[in-house]
Amino acid sequence: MSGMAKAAAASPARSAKSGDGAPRGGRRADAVRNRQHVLEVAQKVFAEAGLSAPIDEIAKRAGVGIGTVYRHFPTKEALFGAILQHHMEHIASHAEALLQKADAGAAVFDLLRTMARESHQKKDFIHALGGYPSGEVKTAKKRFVAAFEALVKRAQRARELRPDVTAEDVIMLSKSVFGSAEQDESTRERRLRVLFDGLRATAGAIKTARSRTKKASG
Amino acid sequence: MSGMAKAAAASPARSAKSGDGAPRGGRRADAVRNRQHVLEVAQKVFAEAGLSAPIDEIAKRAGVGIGTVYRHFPTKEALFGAILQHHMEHIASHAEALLQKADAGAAVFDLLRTMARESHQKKDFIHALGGYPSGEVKTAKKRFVAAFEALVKRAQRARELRPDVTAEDVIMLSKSVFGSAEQDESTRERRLRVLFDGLRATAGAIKTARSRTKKASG
DNA sequence: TCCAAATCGGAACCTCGACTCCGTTTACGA
DNA sequence: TCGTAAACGGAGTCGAGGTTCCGATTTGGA
Repeated sequence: MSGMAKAAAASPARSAKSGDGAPRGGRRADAVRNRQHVLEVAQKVFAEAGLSAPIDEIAKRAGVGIGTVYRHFPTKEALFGAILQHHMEHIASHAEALLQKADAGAAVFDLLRTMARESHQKKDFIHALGGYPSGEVKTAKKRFVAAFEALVKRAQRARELRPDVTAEDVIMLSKSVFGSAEQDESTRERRLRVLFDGLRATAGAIKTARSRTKKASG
Repeated sequence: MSGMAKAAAASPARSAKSGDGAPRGGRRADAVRNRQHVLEVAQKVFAEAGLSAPIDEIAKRAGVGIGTVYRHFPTKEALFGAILQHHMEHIASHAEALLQKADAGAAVFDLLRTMARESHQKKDFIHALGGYPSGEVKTAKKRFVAAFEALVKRAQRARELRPDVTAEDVIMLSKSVFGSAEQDESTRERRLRVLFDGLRATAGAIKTARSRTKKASG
């Protein structure tokens, strides 16, 4: 684990003409191209078949040999981790941007809706949100968690999100709307609506709803 | 698949002295005992380690040879299926019983709460609710689905459950509170509360909540 | 153009876990 | 007590998929 990161920065390089910001030492042009291509194909394959997709499949669809995949990513986990990290950073940035948005409640719900839409059909990525304490991914995850918690706290201060839930509760509860491949737009929206209504419920709204079914509960 | 069922009814039996209702042909006493024991241990092992638990592990913990496990259950899937079927029938009965309960809303929520409590730490069983179109399990599943849908419809007629959700929505949304191993009593309750509030939300309650964050959505 | 280092490709290797086979042991009716 | 069919145990088979290795190929500077 974390080996992938090493691979991206290793090799003393012939002339160390790094230049910009992209992670490429004195790598040969074809190697850089291949790495990127493998990453893209792997992303697609994992999204469709989940983490259990065989490496051979990825190599074949990327038009390279298995060896090439392994030279760029020491283990399957590293490859998956690189992709996961990418997703995580993407969503973390999104979350951070939403912190600028004025409407605190809408910000949280927008983020959840986006995640639901994007994670749709990205098998296992959501499940991987838990676990994965490895290097790069860990860092990206921390960034996301920090931003998300800020969003949640802010929405709670604004009284647009019930005060008795934690950021983790929100993520966990949303998971059910994330995965689940074959769910169309309307189904997803319907479920998000239920979830949001539950998350929005304020003391008043709750009491109102409760009184309607008082004798209930247990 | 469905092979397990066959195994339970196979072998012409020496004297066919079935008698009561238990599925045992003219089986030898030790065989009956072993089958039951394997089933119990397997249940425990699968609950802890999920479907990926190796058969060897089950055999070892049951104190029998691998061959014994396979004689009773032709495939791993059949073994898992037998257990799943058992769970499914159990919960189906529970659901059916709740149909007698006067309070329609409480009935649904009680069932969900029970499922959340019981499925706690039973890895993969919930996930297996989807899929699994094989024989015996299929039948048990249908029974559960029928009862559950009746419960949902009834609660909606009683206006204790929002009218715009399907039975599947309810199950899917609940899944997030089901799995997730290390969640203590209070965490589970908290999440159920959010979920129930969302499911309970009536047109009025929803509108009320919405107006509070109108400019939101997107 | 030429050459060495960097890459590549993919056969071969290994591990793991489901499932099979068969010699040995056990239950139980005669 | 005996004999035999039923059960048992677990070594061995088989396939899948991750990872390694190394000869062939390609890139890029001299």
